[in-house]
Formats: sequence, C-alpha cells, structure tokens
Amino acid sequence: MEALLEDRADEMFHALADRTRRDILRRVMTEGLSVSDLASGYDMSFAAVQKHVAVLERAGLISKQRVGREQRARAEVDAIRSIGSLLDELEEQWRSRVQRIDDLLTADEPEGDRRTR
Amino acid sequence: MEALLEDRADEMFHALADRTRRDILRRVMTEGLSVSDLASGYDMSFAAVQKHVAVLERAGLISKQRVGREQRARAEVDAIRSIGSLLDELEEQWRSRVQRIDDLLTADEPEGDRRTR
DNA sequence: CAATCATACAACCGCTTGGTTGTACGTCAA
DNA sequence: TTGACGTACAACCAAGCGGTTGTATGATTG
Repeated sequence: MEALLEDRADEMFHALADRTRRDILRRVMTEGLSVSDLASGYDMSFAAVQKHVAVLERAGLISKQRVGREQRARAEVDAIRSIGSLLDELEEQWRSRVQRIDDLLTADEPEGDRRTR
Repeated sequence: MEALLEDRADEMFHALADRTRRDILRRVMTEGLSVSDLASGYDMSFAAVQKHVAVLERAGLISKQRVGREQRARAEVDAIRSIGSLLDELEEQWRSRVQRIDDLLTADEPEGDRRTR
C-alpha cells in the first residue's frame, strides 16, 4: 500500500548518506548550478559527479532546468522539509510516550509511591 | 577538519536509509525492546535483525542496556534530533538566500543594473 | 558546415551491504 | 549440572554502490 512512501524515504536518506551529495545539496540551496560548475569543485570525474546529481534528482531533492546547453540544478526545499517531517513523526511517538508516562505519574491514585525520580 | 561530523552524518543517514532499520527505530521510540522481541517482527533471520540493530547502535541512534540475559534497545532521541538539526542547517542557507533576494528587491537601487549574476 | 562544450549513459571494477548459516559464550531455570 | 534461551560474531554470497573510462547526442560558436 503506502510502500511508496517508504521507497521515497529509502531514496532520500540514501541520497543524503554521502558527503559529496550533501555538499552538492548545500551548494545548490542558494543558487542553481550546472553539472560542470558542480563537478569543478570535487576531485573526481565529471561522470561521478553527474551520477551523484542523478541520485539527488531521483530522490526528488533537486531538480534540473535546461538553460542553453547547461542543465542547472537547484534544491527542492519542500522535499528536504519532508524529510524533517519524517523525523518529527518519529519524535512525535516518543513525545506521546513521555506524555503517557507523565499521565501515569500525575494520576490521582493516592496509595502508590511514585519515587524513582 | 570537522570531518568527524561528516562521518557521523554518513552513519546516521545510512542507518536511516533502510526501512527495516527505520521500523526498528520506530518500535524502540516508545519502549525498550530486546533483540529477540525485535527479530520476531520481521521475516528474516535473527542475525540479520541483530546486524540492523548494530548499525543503528554504531550510528548512535539507539543504545542497549543489559537486563538479565536480554539486551534491551531504546532510541536515542537526542541523536535523532541532531539529524533534524543538520536539515535545519541546510534550510537555513536557503532561507538566507531568500532573504538576500528580498533585500535586493526592496533596496532603493536606482543606478546599478544588477545584470550578470 | 566543423569544432567545441555540456551532458548523458553504458560497461567495467573493487568494495560494501544485506542477507544467510553455523558456532560460541553468558545467563537463567530445573 | 544440564539444557534452553538470548546474544554475538565469523564466513560466505549475491546484489548494489562509488568510482573509472569511453562513447554518443544536442546546443553553441566560428
């Protein structure tokens, strides 16, 4: 069913799990850059950088737009935000558990001694 | 320099880039679970699940505590938060760029033609 | 047109990953 | 003590990943 979301999460986290790709992402947050622009900044072949860009694009974290013979990449801020949402969702579960414990502790049950502070 | 941070980010994002590990993380957000408890929930060997737990632990996303002969895993909420911070930091760059553009647009710039950028 | 630039992609290679099975060790219950 | 349980880890394997080189295609320039 909603395995698509999990596929998406797989791609996004995997795309972020490489420092070159994170650096590329940082660089295209503030301005669109061509693949050549990006490639000039790393000690690896053009093709390698182009692959990294492709991974980021498949994950939806960047998009490309043709400008003349260049392909300018820019970050997809909404997609990056959606990753934050995934993490927030995780934390939400944790928070609700803390709340549950808190409810237990503050429940009006007189006899139990709730030490364990 | 601070390549250690990048190493850490590599590990964390990589740990999250697998749906089984994300699911394990979800399950230990609300309560400590033994490796066996966790393993019973997946269609793979105990050893495979144990490896996933080890990856999460190396990434600092969970910690384990011995309880009798069990090893109970629980989520490290602070570490999960730190990932959110990494993403926030990215977004921050974007926000500052938006601010910069906004400054340019609202600047009283009569003379300069801001072409060529 | 030809030459060049920017890009895309296929084929390949060594290493890592996610899975398996098997073995070994510490802890608990009889 | 014996046996079962919970865990850890080594060895192995197929598949995927990050890198390379080489080739093909489209757009721009002379």
